[in-house]
Amino acid sequence: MSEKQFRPTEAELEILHILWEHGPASVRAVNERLNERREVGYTTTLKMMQIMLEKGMVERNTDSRSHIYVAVVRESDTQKQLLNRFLQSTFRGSASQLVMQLLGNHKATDEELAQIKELIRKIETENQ
Amino acid sequence: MSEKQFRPTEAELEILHILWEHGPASVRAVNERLNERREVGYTTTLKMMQIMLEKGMVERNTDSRSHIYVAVVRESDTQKQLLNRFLQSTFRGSASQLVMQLLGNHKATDEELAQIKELIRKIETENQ
DNA sequence: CTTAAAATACGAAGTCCATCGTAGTTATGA
DNA sequence: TCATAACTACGATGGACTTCGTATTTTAAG
Repeated sequence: MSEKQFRPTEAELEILHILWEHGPASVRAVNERLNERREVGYTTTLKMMQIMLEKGMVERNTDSRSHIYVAVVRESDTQKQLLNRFLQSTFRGSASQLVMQLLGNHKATDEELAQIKELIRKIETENQ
Repeated sequence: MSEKQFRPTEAELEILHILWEHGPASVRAVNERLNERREVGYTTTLKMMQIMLEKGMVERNTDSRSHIYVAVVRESDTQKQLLNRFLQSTFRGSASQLVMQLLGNHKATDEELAQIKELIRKIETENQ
């Protein structure tokens, strides 16, 4: 299980990122975080989170007057889901082409490069 | 110049991939290619390509009755554009996290891994 | 020349997304 | 207690995307 087809939109992703990072939060709290990045009306955020509730991406606790929302989907699962799709549609499934494009454009710091090298080393030894 | 903000949709990308791979082509030809993957009506493909023309993603030669379309945007530019956005929205800009997710899920063949290693080596020597 | 096939042009519908306004409800503090 | 602030519910709108049907034009064959 857990192989559901969650496909959060960009606006939904923004909210999920906040919930993933800060844990359960009220609409007010999420809206304030959002507004650090861009202007969004309170009821817009509210509506978004209600829709996400319908879609099953989040759950909420309604004990107190201001409901507390929590992410149901996991960050890594969501990223995996979206990445697979992106890989297909934009790079026709070629992972190396994607990485080339990514690394070829100075998108990674030295530290990140080191991390990636380490990961490749692990995969290779693992494959022996 | 050439730093325009092209953001092809998934359907548009499918068509671009065909044009990139096979070069200039008629609507009929593109539609046939598309139908190898999924069922699409001819006029749907036609309309899509006309919209892409408006958006400036493609140009066409109308000398002959069946117009010949050609991609204007470059594959690598488009991929770069989409990748940057995807990296931001899904991985909050962390390139290494993206690569981890990608490689951590057996999405790369041994050959691809080798290519990536080689690329990293080049970047590193380049940075000396 | 006439007709049928093939192509283009274009409007329109349906869906999804993001946004917001308004109405109604609940708590609180003066 | 009662006015006000804070919150939820929900409808509606506008735009982008995708799809397709219909009308029109062009070509080619007989």
